[in-house]
Amino acid sequence: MDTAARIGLIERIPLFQGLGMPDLDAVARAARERPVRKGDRPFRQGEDATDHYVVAWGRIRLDQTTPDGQNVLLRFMGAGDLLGSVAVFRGTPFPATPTAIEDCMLLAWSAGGFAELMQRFPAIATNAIRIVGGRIEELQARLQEAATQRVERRLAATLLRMVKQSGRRVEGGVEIPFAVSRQELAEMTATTLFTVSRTLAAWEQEGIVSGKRSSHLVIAKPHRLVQIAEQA
Amino acid sequence: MDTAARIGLIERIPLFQGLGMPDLDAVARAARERPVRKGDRPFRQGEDATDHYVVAWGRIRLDQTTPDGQNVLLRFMGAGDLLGSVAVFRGTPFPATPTAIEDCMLLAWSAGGFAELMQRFPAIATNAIRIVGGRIEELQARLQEAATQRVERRLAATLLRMVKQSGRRVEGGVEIPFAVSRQELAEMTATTLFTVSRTLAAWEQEGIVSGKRSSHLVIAKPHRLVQIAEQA
DNA sequence: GAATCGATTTGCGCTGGCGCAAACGCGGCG
DNA sequence: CGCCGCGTTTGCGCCAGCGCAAATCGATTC
Repeated sequence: MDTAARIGLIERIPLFQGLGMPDLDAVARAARERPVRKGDRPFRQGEDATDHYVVAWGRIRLDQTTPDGQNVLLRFMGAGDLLGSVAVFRGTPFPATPTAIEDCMLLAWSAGGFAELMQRFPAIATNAIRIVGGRIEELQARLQEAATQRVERRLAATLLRMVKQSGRRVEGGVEIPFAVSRQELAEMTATTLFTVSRTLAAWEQEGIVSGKRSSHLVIAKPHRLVQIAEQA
Repeated sequence: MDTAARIGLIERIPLFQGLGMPDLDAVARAARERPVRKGDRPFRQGEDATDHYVVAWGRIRLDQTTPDGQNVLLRFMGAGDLLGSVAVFRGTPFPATPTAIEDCMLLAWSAGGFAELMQRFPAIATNAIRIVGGRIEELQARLQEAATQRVERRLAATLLRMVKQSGRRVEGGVEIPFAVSRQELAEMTATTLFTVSRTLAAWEQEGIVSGKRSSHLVIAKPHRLVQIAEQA
């Protein structure tokens, strides 16, 4: 990937919004490329956080594992998403493990190099806060759901969130453009794969969603999901 | 409160860590004072976020309410804590409502004024990211707990978190230096006040905690709580 | 100190959804 | 084509913890 290509990627990344051309060039030159094969993990929960990453292309899932082996799927990430920065800023170990679910390209900046860039281009800092703030709101929403709502509503909310973040219009509805297993949905919804399976089966009956097995989920009636997610 | 007094407060606030004396002075001059009576709410969930706040002294609880009236107690805040900034940066409405549980003093900066300060003193931006990052990690931990652990462990974790954030050594253990009702603990732990009551009763039997009614909770055996919180 | 009011405790019944086991596809591979 | 393996579905039993009601308890007020 040459610098021009990098700039093409970087200028669309929210973190670098508002930077002018020469600035983007500087950012691009400071970046390191880090390809990640499907299934690989660029780093692991608990390791020292030395680099900031941004997903250039491909998809990644982000998991947090409890000491006793339980797993929480924090989020799926795609092009433009920020990875690991919070830990770098705080000087704490990575709190979660990213796994590539497709072949990916990450851009990486060393802690020091990135600090320099932020120094030069303050917009990066405010962008970072905005992005991180978005995560907070999402986490608060999920915590609220997990705390106060039953599984059906939570699952609806989870699907809607995925649609909002990565959904793609297709004939017959909106598609989640990558394979998601029941187990993964369970880990995102704070429930078990059994319950997810049962709930989705019921929704398929009603024609709300479709797409069996490892194919991509299609939400045929998003409005019904919204209804379920919001029902008192 | 004169400028000198403000500086005294401000220099101990994590958000302004690393600023020199003249910088602190500028920050202090830009601040507005906003006293809040016990029980009052400086703003409400859903309102437009126009100002950044920092708690100068006093304690505040931060709640998020669902459309259907359910409540999640996000956190207690004390001197030095940042309030509302995430929403200001993102240009979104406040996602939660703060309520003073003691008489409080807040310092406020308008969005514009604060942006200017950040421009002049980039350390503020990195501090903000660090702070907000800390919230993320706490929220992720709580989400994980709510998703994977049963009530007893969650409650133990909640108490330990409160101890870490505000605990005070006293004879016979560590004290949480403000009144917390069972209802509030329930809202922090994603359960009901009934279950909290039962669990705490059992712990009092074992001498792990003490302090009935509206008196302050004292954790006599924090190590036992840690044990419960970590038990597989 | 009697009355009041809110917080807490406790008993009891009930159920959402978890856990396990077994059956069941679907896709891949030899 | 038939076998294998994994993700999924489904049936069934069970219990943690919720919901409600009633009894208590403490603190506060007058």
